[in-house]
Parts: sequence; C-alpha cells; structure tokens
Amino acid sequence: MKSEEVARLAGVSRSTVSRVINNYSNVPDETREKVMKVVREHNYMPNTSARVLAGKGTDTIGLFIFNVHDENNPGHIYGNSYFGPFVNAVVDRCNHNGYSVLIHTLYKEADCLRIPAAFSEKRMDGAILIGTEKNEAIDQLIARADHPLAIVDYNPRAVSLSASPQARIITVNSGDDAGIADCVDYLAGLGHCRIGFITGRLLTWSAERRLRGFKACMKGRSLHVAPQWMLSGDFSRQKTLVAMQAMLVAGDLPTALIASNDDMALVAIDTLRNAGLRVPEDISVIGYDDGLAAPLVRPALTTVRMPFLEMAGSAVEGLVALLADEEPAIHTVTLPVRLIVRESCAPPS
Amino acid sequence: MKSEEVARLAGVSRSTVSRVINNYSNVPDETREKVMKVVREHNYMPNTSARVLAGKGTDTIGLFIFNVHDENNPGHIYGNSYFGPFVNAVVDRCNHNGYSVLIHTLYKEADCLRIPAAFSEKRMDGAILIGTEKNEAIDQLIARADHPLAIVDYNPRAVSLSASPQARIITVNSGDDAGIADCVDYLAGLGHCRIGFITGRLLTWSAERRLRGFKACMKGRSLHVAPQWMLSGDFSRQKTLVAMQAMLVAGDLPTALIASNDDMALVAIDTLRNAGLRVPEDISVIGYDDGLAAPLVRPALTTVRMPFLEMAGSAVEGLVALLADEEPAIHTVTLPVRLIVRESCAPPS
DNA sequence: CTGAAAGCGCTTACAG
DNA sequence: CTGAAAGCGCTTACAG
Repeated sequence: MKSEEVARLAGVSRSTVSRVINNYSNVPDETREKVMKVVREHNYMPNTSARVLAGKGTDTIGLFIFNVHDENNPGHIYGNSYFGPFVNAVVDRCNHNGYSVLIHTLYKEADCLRIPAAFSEKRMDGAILIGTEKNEAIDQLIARADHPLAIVDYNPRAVSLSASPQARIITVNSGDDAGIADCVDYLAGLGHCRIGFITGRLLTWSAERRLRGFKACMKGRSLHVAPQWMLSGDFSRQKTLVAMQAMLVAGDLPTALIASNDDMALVAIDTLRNAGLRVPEDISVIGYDDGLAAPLVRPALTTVRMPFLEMAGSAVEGLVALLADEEPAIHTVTLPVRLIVRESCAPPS
Repeated sequence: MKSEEVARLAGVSRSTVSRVINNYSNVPDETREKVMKVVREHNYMPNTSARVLAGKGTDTIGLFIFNVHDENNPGHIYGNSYFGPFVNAVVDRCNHNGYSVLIHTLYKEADCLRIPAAFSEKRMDGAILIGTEKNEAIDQLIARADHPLAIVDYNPRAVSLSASPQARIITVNSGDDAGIADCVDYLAGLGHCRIGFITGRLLTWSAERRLRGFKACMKGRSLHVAPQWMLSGDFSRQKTLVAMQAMLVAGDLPTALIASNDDMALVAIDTLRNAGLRVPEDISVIGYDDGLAAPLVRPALTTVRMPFLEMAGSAVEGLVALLADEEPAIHTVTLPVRLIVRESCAPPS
C-alpha cells in the first residue's frame, strides 16, 4: 500500500494524502475524513525511508551505551548493571515523544566512530550517550558536533570548551560530589575517621568526581586519606576483589569503606566476610547507585540513590528540545542524589 | 556528500560508485581503488533512506521487550531484571552481524500493534520479541507474519498451528520443565516432601511451563501439591510479598519453596526472615534465572541458571538466517539450563 | 566493465 | 483548498 493508492481510492491527489498524513492545517475536515477512512481501512502507514528522503526527520534517536567488559566474566557484559533501568527509561521517554530508538553498545574507543557513522548514514536525528568514557573519538565528536547530542555522565566544562560554535549539546549528571560528601558526613557522624575508598573507572566523569569529592570532603574534615585504603576498583568485580584481598593481606584496615558503585561494595562485603570480618560490626561499607540488589542483600546496603529515571528523562527531554530548535545551545543539568541508609554501616568498634 | 560527488571526484559514474560501495564483483581493482580513495578521503557513507528506498534492506532488526510494570514501584520498570544482559547480548550479536537494532518497550496489549506498524513503515527487516505474553495481537502477528520473527519464550506449538504458510519464525526457549525438575529432584534428595511453588506471569510460556513442570514432577514422585503452598507471584515483588504474608498468617508452611524467578525468591526469603524464620535452616528456597544478585545475597541463592547469552545468540543467528533466505520456515530451539547449588537450601529440620 | 536512465515512495514549493 | 511536477540519494536492469 502506498500513498498513490490511498489517493486513488479517496479520489484525491498524493499531495493531499500527504497533507492529511502530516496533519497539515489547510485541509477541510471533509477531505481529511475521506482520506483517513481509506487510511484506516487499509491500515496505511507511510514508508519511513521515502519520508526521510523527501526531507522529513528520521524521528529516531540513537542510544549509545559504553560498556565495560569484565574480562574475568565475559558473559557479564552488563558490567554497569545500572544501565538496565536506564535504557528502559530512555526508550520509554523517546517512544512517548514519538521517537524510535536505535541502540548500540560500545566496548572500545574505535567503536565510538559508529556515532558519526550513524549520523552520516542519516539513520538518526540526534544521539544520547551513556557511560561515556573520555577519549579522542569523543572529543572529535563534540568538536565537530553538527547534530544534537545528550551526553550522560560527562564533564560539562570539557564540552563548553571544545564544542563547535553551532553545537547543540546537553550534558546530564548527578551530584556525585554531594553524594560522596553525604557518605563521608554520615560515616563521620557515626564516629569513623579511618575511611577507605574504592574508585570506579576514572575515565568516567562520575568516577572522577566521586574520587575528587571524597578527597575534598576528607580534607574539609581534616581526615587523613590513607593511600593504603584507596583501592582501585575500576567498576570491576575482579579488580575490586584483588584490591580488597591485597588490603586484607597487608592487614591495615579502615573502619569504613565507600565504594564508587554497589557492585564493588557487594564484592567488598563478600571479601570481608570471607576473611572472617563482620559487616557492619567490624567494618562499615557504603555503595553507590542503589541498584536492584541493594535492598535485597544482607546486610541491606546503605548506598547513594542515583536518579536514573530523572536522568534518562532529562536526557531525552533535553535532546528533544534541541531537536526542535535549530539554535546552537550548550546546556547542562545536574540532578540531586540521596543517601539511602540501610544496614551496612555502624559506629566503629 | 553524496554518491554523485564521489563519482565526479573519482571520474566515474554514480553506478560505479554504487557497485564499489556494495562490493559487487564486476569492478576492476583499479577502478575500485580510485573510488575508495575518494570515499575514504571524504568519509562518504551512503544515505540509508535512499538505499532502502532503492531496494536494499534496512539492515535493522526490531527488538520488542515486553515489560511488566510493577504498579507498586513504578520506577522499577525492569520488572524482569534479567532483560538487561539479554538486551545487551542481542544488540551485540546484531551489530556483529551488520544489523542495527531498533529497541521498543511494550507494556500492554495495544502496544503490540507497534510491531506490525514498524514493518509497515519499513523500519526494520525482522523482529525479535522477548518476554512475550500471549494475547490477541501477538496471535494476529503470527498468523499474518510476512517478515522474519524470532520469538523468545513462546509456545512453539502455538506458532506452528497458527502461523501463515509463508511465515519465517523461530522460537527460542530454555528447558523450563527440566530446570524445575532439577529443583524438585534436588529438594527431594535433601529429604523434602512439603514443597511449595511461586508461579510467574502465567501468560508467559516459561512461567506456564515451570508451573506445569512442577506439577508433573511432583506427581511423578507421588508428592502432594498442596494448594496452600501454591503462591501466585506473577513475577511481581509486590504480589509475592502479599502471597507470602498470607501463607505465613495461615501458618501451614512447606519446608521448601521454589520460585519461578530470583526476584520472587529474594522477596520470599526476605519475608520469611522478617517473620523470624531462618533460610535455609527452617525453610529452603530456590530461585530461577541466576541473575546478578543471586551469588551476592546471603544465603547465596540456589537457582536455575538461564542461558541468556545463548538464547540471545540463537535468536539473533536464527533471525539472521531467516532474513537471508526467502523460504518459509518454522524453527524452534530449546536450550539447556543448569541448577546452581549455593546456600539457600538444606535438609528439612 | 561502465554509464544513462528509470524508479523507489514520499514531500513540498508552485501555480491555480 | 488542491493538483502536477520536481526532487530527495540511492540501486539496478539495460544497453553498449
């Protein structure tokens, strides 16, 4: 079924069919109804490629997910398990706004070239990037951006500095430093002063900010940041395990540990427990994300709640707004986080 | 940049550019290289819409995810948390096969119409459905299928019976009955004979087969299936909670409980524990899925491992094969599962 | 081996 | 308010 047949059956021209389909105003109700009747009866839907080629937008948004392969557990590609709900929320909001979403997974820097490629091929009108790791390809993308971009978890200043003059970009972050500050405040309030930290993937803006926030906050409270309690977790279970074991072997332990995500916190708890230590009696542990498992594990995990849905919403709405307007614009939004106190922390013994 | 410019710069016709781009054989190396040089220098990529309109495939696969809204926790749309890794695997495999993927989330029966709509609009060449719930719209889709379909978790017989003669469909399932049989065998081996069961969403083929498998297996062992131990969980945390509490109030408890997914098992454990019971000492619990949380909770969850990656792989490879061939075909694949014994079961006290 | 031409199914000035 | 015509950027017989 094509518009020509609809036109014939309705006794009008293809132009008119097009006007009705696109809901243009200069069509009398009678004509419109005549056409719609045929459309409904035959379930006509316009060929997307033809529309796009004729000048319409693709009405599709590209979603690019940076994924971390856990070398030790190749099956477990959702290294960033928080992507699940996030992806879902993005798809949902896009669909509600009338956009389809083309989803891609990226594993290495070279994969980033698929973003400009998808624009070149005219497969999408704009793109959302999540879990972005800083690298050359992304810098180039931002520097040459000629299509709207929503970048989740990225340094807004880096964008402002390097974006092309006609760029339309929105960065979406959450209050990573405030979240970590809440953790430190809470632990300090409990009486802890020997606080360790497990870092995330530092190429990631959130991981970097959590680390920086930790150092700044500790400094603000004149608390010593002991190098032997700074563990390199890299958002990886395996790396966290190794770092934890090394610390346990060394024998000098903090009384509390803040992990840059839930997954690493869970591994930390596990390792501690296997070493015969009790959580939270012997050592307190805080996570970050408030993922699906956090309320279910025992002790239930005290953690910082990431506003995934709100971030997804901001990214989509922001992108849709950029799509609707030709004006260059660089926006940034930072959403608040909240410490969710459960059972994994206690005063130092 | 369009093919005409490439042609001009390379000193050939657009036809030749097209032949090179599409890697046709009847082009001498010299001509090919001349064209490719220009293509590389200008980073030319053909406009997808134009290619499709001119008769090429869209090279995109639609991924439709049936999602269950947890009414009680609207934020938590990934009711089926196992979709995370699954989606990732599907996207990965599609990309490796040269396909883009258009992802959609479905929440209610009416949403199913988006599948034929996406075909009508010529947005995709084939579709993968996951978490499909049986309903009228899906029946229609299968009955009229004129494009390749891969349906994960669906009754293969229902497909054979109602599919149109020219249908190209593959159904992908795992051994749900065998998985449940393993659970019952294991529990019986431990000495249990008072075994309860928490059902999933019964509109789902896997949930139905798990239930049927449970009844059959219990019968095979001459074990009584007590109605008061058959809980209606519906893959929902909230419903599971309610059902568990009702059972606890009634007071007549089984010595072991098999849940149709991990999430419900975790809620069951939680509820039991809140009622002062110990798991596994007082009551054993088995899950299904072996999701991210299973090995991390305490007691670590004994559960049936779903072969997510393999299922995603089979769905994609199966669909790609159907896409490559015009022949009608109805295939079905069933992948084996495995009981992962951890800490949540013990002999009855 | 290669090019000129037709055609894919729409949209959009343009003219009336 | 409506239609005829041009055009979007490719691919593909067809002819040579």
